[in-house]
Amino acid sequence: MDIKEESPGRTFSILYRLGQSHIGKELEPFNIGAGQFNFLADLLHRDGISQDEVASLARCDKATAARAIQHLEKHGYVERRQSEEDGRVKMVFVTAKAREFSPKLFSILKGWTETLFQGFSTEEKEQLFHLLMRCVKNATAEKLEEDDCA
Amino acid sequence: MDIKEESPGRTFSILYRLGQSHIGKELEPFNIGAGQFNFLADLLHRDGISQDEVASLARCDKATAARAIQHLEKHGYVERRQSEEDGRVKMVFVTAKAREFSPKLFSILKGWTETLFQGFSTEEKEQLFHLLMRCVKNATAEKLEEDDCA
DNA sequence: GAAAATTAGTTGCAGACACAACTAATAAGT
DNA sequence: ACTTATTAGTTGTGTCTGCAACTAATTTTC
Repeated sequence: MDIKEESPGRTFSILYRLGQSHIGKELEPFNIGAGQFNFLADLLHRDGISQDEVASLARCDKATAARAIQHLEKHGYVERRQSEEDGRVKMVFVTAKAREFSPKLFSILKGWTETLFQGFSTEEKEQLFHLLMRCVKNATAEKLEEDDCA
Repeated sequence: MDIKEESPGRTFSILYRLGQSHIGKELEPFNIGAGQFNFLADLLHRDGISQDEVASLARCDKATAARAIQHLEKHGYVERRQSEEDGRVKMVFVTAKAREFSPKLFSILKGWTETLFQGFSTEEKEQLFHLLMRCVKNATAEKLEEDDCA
């Protein structure tokens, strides 16, 4: 593949799809699908946030977040409680089951990261990381702009 | 977002989905969906390849490639011809319509790239690019390994 | 304080995708 | 050569996702 024909968006597509497929297979025995693990990882870091905050963290539609959380709840990884201050809000909490599973989850995620980073120096890993986060920032800003115009 | 909670896979997910949404909207007037533009871009660079080669380039399932190409054919962007040497193979060719549309397509793709790269120096862009391509290489190798074991 | 606007969450729907099972054509093994 | 294995492509199915329309609760406006 000539670099002239490549675009970052194309690589994101490839890397996202291969990652979804790979991680999805590893998590299948635990009733966690490719569309849910990122949400569970987020919630393990930020327990007790609202569904809207989950969607916002994941930069996804609130419907997508709602369904992923519903799935995680169905399989005992999270619980939802109505907020008492605001009757619209549902707070999402991870369960003991989720906490027990946490090491396994992050080890699987780390395994994929290590696959991607094979042959990378520590500096290269950090560089890529920071550049990607700046891309996320740029893309998020663009999306917010678009949504406001609508 | 603390960097400790971030993973490259997570950023790929975000960047892929935001890109699909953004580019998909821009291409809607032209009857090209978010699931097709990468294939068309590939074909504009590599005319006359087989569907399997398309799938291989895109690192996607052959069924996905088949349906995307079918869509592009339906809307006049590509044509398929049975190979004469091998009766199984269908060669995919871009049409005059696709060639005429090509500048518009690449300008839209470039626009998204520029959004992502806002505030990046030339060196940073190239660095990210090369690191991403190495990730693609690593991920592709891993997938081939998995598939061979199966 | 009542009407209007905003916000959190749900549901319906359509597109994008992978995997599996299938057909037809070619290649390999004996 | 004939049987078996591989390969290119198609079709069926289930999951992931975003968008739009909706409900219910809260906030803003007048």
